[in-house]
Amino acid sequence: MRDYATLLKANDLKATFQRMNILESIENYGHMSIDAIYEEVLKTHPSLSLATVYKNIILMVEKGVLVEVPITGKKPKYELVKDDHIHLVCTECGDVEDKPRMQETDTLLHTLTNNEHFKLEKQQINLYGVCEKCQMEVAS
Amino acid sequence: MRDYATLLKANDLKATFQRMNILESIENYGHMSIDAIYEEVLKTHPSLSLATVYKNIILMVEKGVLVEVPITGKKPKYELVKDDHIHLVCTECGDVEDKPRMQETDTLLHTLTNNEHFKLEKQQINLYGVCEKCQMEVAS
DNA sequence: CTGACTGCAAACGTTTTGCACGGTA
DNA sequence: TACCGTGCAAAACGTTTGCAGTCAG
Repeated sequence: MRDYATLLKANDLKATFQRMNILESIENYGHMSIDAIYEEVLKTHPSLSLATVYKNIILMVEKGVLVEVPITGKKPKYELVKDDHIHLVCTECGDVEDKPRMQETDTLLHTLTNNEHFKLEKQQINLYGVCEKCQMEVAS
Repeated sequence: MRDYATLLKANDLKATFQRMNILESIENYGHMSIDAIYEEVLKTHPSLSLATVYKNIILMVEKGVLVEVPITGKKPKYELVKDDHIHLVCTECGDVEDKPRMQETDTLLHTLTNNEHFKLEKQQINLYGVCEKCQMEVAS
């Protein structure tokens, strides 16, 4: 659990309870859709409006506090900004897990884009499959 | 240009003009959003309904003829199913370019997921940046 | 105290649906 | 001919907006 108030203020955003609760939920779950964030924060803050969640997610993405993680065939999820990593997306339960990025991969991708004269800004590696938990459930 | 009628029939889909035009547009442009497909096919088939485009895209994705390419902050695009490749997504013009996948990357990712007991089904590598064309336009 | 933020409700754009008609096989 | 597919219009849905009231700094 981080100091969300400081994180917000460092990005020119007021530290409201709504925003801190949103950030806390996202950090607890790792990756969340707008709906899931709304449902979760509603538990501790029953007057929360869905519009407020939308406005804040958009704002925090603009300010570089959050990143959108687009997922094939589903609504996007959001995560806190952190070091480059790989997403393991479970096609059964929808959960997303982070894995550290290997230096070799990084180097390969940079080499590729340099040859193409493509000014690389952001890498995104998503691996879709069935997570260990869901594999075991199918087996049982 | 491929034989779209055969491709459709091989996937239990009737070869209508709407579907063949949709596939031809996607192959010509590489990657297209629903709107762009609609606009394009409308030129040669003015009675086309947007609902028909939606129904067919969904159907062809289910049947494995097309794949959805999710893009951060934008509507998804669609492409014909083809060998694994990397997407270079231009953040200026929105264009998506395909690059062949290096065997080393593939091996690395497989090793990673095997160690995690993750049953890998699909890899997706998207690199965001500025394409050569847009870099030159900014310079001029 | 003041501007930024929230919650509400309405507006908006996109996607989906149901149905009668038309076209493929 | 039988069914699948299309086009239309309406419905459903997700997201955005405007505004009056509230709160953090």
